[in-house]
Amino acid sequence: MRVHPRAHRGVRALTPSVVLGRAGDDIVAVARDADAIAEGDAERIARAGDDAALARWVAAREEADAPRWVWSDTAVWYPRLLAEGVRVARCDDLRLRHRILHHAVTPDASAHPWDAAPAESEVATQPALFDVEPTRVAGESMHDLDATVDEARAQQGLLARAEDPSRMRLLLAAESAGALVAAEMRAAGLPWDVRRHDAILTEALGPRRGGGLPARMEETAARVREALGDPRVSLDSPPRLLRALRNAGVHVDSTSKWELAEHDHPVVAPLLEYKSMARLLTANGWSWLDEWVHEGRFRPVYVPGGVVTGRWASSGGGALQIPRALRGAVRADAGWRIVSADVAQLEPRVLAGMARDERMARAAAGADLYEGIVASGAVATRAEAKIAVLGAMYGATTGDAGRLVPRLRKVFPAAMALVDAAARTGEDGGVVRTWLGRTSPAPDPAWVQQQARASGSDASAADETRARRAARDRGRFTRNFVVQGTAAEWSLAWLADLRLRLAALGAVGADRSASASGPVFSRRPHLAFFLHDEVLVHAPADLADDVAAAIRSAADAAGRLLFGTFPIDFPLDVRIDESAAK
DNA sequence: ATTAGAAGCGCG
DNA sequence: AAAGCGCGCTTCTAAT
Repeated sequence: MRVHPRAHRGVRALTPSVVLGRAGDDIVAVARDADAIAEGDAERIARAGDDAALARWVAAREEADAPRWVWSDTAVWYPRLLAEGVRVARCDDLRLRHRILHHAVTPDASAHPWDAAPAESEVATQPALFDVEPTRVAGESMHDLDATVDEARAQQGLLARAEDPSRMRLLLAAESAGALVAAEMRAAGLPWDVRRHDAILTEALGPRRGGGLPARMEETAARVREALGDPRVSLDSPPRLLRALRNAGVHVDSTSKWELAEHDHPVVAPLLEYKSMARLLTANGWSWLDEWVHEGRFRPVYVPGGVVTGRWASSGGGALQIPRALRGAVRADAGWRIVSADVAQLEPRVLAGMARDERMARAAAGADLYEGIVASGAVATRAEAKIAVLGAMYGATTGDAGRLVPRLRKVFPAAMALVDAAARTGEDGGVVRTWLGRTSPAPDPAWVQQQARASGSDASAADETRARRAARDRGRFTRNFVVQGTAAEWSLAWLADLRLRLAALGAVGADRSASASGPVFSRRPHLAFFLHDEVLVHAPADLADDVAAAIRSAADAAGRLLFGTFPIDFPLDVRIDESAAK
């Protein structure tokens, strides 16, 4: 038994559950203990649509015994509570749990109503959902109490059939906690300084002008056209730009920046500059600012579990792709601080933990795993170590990485055996699992058919080549899946633990209800941003040190939760500042 | 006229 | 250098 047992021992037995659901025009609740779901005693809470009444009832119950709230979809239920100033400690998000459980226990399962796409519903269908008027929108019945109770019961059965139910329980709890965090972060928002963003844009692109491009960008475009000897060519159309480049004697096969950078021609420098400006303007320019930042807050839609590996995705606002240059626009409110933290080399550390690779864990025992690998003698430089490690986890076969990975195989055989085995399983059409049991998707039927055709007696050489390439592609995916997915689990555990620690720090100071962070978070430290291996917490200045300590404690707890006493460090770079700029 | 896909680039 | 994984978004282009 490798999973540290303390994390959940006793908790579920002691924490009561309350199932929320809709019944006709009402929102109703039914109590549920750990092993049985009470029937026939549903309590009416509020008319559907009466969020204030719903929130009052939930708040009272939360105050009384802080039950685990069991509901269909956090993205549908929780924003309404947060808007009314009510936060909950724990929930079971049945939609997210369903996806994990079904794929884990019956990987080939066909579509099921609970496999519904993640709730864009938060914005799109939510008003309809709790309207008093009955709606006939497909899939909404999943929010009914009956359906919710049925699903909760079915999930108990699936959980019992999981390969390792205790680990699976941890994963499900972490996934649900992540859903709470996502809703809370959207409610609170990321403090964003519009004037600073504007200054960054003006600095990079030149002053904004009424009709056309910003001034400096226009000048740069003119220099590009000058160097191309083509005064009218569109720089934003790759095919036309490619033709112009070739006419000017730059023999490239694409207009991508890495290919351009290989050529020594007067057009290269201004063109690369133009591309970077164009990117900034179109992706995060003034119109992005107008659309996504209101009252000093950036509120992206996070999509927990949106990536097959368990990473979060985002929808709208490009939350997960904010360029580094703009991080200076993340700005704490007056009297507050941004506490930022990121994990150094999370994925290889997680790999060392999964594989119980003690030599790799030793190499990871400083702040910099790559230097540790150099010290192990596997490679000569830090740069080589990085290339080798990334190559090992991504399945590189050529170039420097292809050359360096075999050296890692000699020095860290256990870690390499784990990813190599995952790759073989994928190539053979199998599914792989993360440390806590998230299962990779089964190969799609076309892939299976392609492999079968290639091994038939009438297969052509081309069939075989194509099939082999597809098999290797899938092997690289499953190789990376176990590592990326387990890293996502570590991060979820970190977030979940941190969230509760921050709540325990409590509200501070005078009433700051004027804050744009909303009724729940205007007076207390709160998670404001999360990106795979990095968090930003917005905290009152006098709590910033406590928050930094909480972030570190939560990382330690996450490491123990996944890997128990195995000696693998997860060192953090923690900063307390008025902005998130590095 | 709308839409699906590719190119390109930002993030981890 | 951009090789090897996972994403989202904008723009342009080709297909419907």
